[in-house]
Amino acid sequence: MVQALTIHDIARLAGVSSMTVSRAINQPDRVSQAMRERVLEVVRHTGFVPNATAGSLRSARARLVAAVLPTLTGPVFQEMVRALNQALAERGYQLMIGQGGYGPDGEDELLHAVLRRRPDGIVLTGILRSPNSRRRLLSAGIPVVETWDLTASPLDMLVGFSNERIGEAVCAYLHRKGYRVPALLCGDDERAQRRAKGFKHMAQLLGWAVSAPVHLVPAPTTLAQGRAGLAALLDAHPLTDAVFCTSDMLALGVLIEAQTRGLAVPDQLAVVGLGDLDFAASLQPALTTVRIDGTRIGQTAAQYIVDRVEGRSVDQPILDIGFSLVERASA
Amino acid sequence: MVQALTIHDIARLAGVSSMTVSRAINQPDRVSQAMRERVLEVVRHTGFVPNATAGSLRSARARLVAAVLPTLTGPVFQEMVRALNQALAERGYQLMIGQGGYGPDGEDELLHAVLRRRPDGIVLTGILRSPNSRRRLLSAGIPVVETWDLTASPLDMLVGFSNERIGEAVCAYLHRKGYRVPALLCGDDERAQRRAKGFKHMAQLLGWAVSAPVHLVPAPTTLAQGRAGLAALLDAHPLTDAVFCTSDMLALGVLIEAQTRGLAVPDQLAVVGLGDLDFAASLQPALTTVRIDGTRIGQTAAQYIVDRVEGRSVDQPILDIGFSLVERASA
DNA sequence: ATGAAAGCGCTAACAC
DNA sequence: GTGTTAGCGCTTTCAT
Repeated sequence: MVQALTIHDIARLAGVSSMTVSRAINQPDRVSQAMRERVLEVVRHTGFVPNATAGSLRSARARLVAAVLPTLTGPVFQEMVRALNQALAERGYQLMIGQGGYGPDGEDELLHAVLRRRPDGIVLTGILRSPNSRRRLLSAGIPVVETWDLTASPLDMLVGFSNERIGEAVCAYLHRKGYRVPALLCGDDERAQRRAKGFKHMAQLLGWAVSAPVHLVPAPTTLAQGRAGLAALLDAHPLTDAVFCTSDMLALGVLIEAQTRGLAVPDQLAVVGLGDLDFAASLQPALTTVRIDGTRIGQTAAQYIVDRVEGRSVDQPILDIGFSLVERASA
Repeated sequence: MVQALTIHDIARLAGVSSMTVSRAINQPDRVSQAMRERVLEVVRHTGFVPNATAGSLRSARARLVAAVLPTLTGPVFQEMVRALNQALAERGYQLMIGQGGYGPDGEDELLHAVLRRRPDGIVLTGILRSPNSRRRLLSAGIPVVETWDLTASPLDMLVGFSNERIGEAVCAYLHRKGYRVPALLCGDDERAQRRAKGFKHMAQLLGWAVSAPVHLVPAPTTLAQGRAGLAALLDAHPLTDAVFCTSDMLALGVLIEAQTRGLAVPDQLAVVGLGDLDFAASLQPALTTVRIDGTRIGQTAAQYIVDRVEGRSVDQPILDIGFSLVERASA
């Protein structure tokens, strides 16, 4: 490249005005067929790529949606991100991922960096604790979708599920299966702890004798933490017969540690994970886990944002997509 | 928000010209201290976020670098992406991830979508086969870094390693350890197959009796494919005593399948992975694998691009960062 | 050290 | 259906 082509160059080469070039590219229906063909031929021949920066500035529409993920992106959100990306691409929008890496004041800085690009909407994933950030996001006046959680008072829209109810469901399941000395292996993020809370609540309702011990590990959770976590739990509570792990990676670690110790799963120890990552079904024993429909979250979030950007109203701005307990061999 | 604030609003509120506001924000040294404080106070108070779209358009510098990843992003590139993101953020650049999701003509469309935003540079990860895309990228005239591979004639700059040599090293290692009936479990992407080629080449040099069978599986590779792959290999070649898997996920599947079949690792079967993902060290037995320094790739790529964008020359535009064979218990 | 003028490349709004 | 004009919000450039 010597100097990037502009729409004016194309216009000159095609012998038309630059407005016609713009229309031929962006609103082909509003141009006669002959014109369209002539212009697009020049575009193809020159390899012209329109400058979206300029277009965005003028039209105040960036065709860009930002997703803000927790500092360390594990495999957990992958399904959602892929669906989000695809659904947006199909509608002519691009996804921009904001990922931290901004030092100690990360959250505010990250949001600032994202808002500078003037995205048409933002998808949040359990970040944004700081009231400062929330205020700033609100005053940006763009559609926001919060995900992976449920609250009565979202910033704007929400597509999620109840983490408490997940804990309750797993607890009831283990109780029904006859386990009686449960323990929890839990990431230290807010949502994971909400699951633990639900679990304990249900345990009380069911009249479980012991209060389940909770072993907290720093997120993002790893297999190694699962192994060490089970070891620690068994040290302190040797009679433990069931472990609910707030991620499949933790559960895999627990499975491996149990096997190393000669503990039979599920007979001597029940293991339940969360996420239903692609390896869960193929483990030995296959992992019983909680499935979250990340694809649906991503698609719905995309839909909500695009609808709002394009002036359609969103029927159900707070959507609980639930979850499902996938019963396999480990519990 | 009613209407987003502009630099002019801030200028009016601070009683200065908009140029002074711009300087106070972007080149604080070029403004007197009193001025700077006055302006930044207004900025803070109003929550003003500058419009990077406008700035990019005028200055022809987006402070944006794009990374183009294969359609399905596994955990493999995570380390690199994180390092890239962080290194860019520290230098005041933002990372934008391009991810496919654009239908059958994905590659060209993805590149087009990325180039429309006029990024200052592009980091490629083993995508971009189409000559069309390569031509278009070249004519965009921006710095490009290819990664995760080695070639004598890169598009522009390159930070990678030799996939052939990885195959050779693993083969030699297994030979030294006394294994004699090797097999390969290999993703169907180009780079994985390059590793297989290196492996077979070394096997020949070492005078290995059998030519190692290769079982190909579609990328991105999964644990389930590892299990099924080992089953298939053992069916066809019951005497197999060593498997080189071109990803740690495949290796994990092989480990699980071996254990299910009562095959002792490493005594009856050696297993080698690739990637050294965070779970590799904690498996039972711990996984022998090939480590690639994703952090270094990401940091170097960021450095190269920023250096070029800011007019500094890059000393060693083709950099082989090598790899290391991490010897653990599985082989 | 600060300000005024001009313009980046595109599209909204309006003419014809 | 096509063209003209103006301006999005910022920064470059030049003047003071």
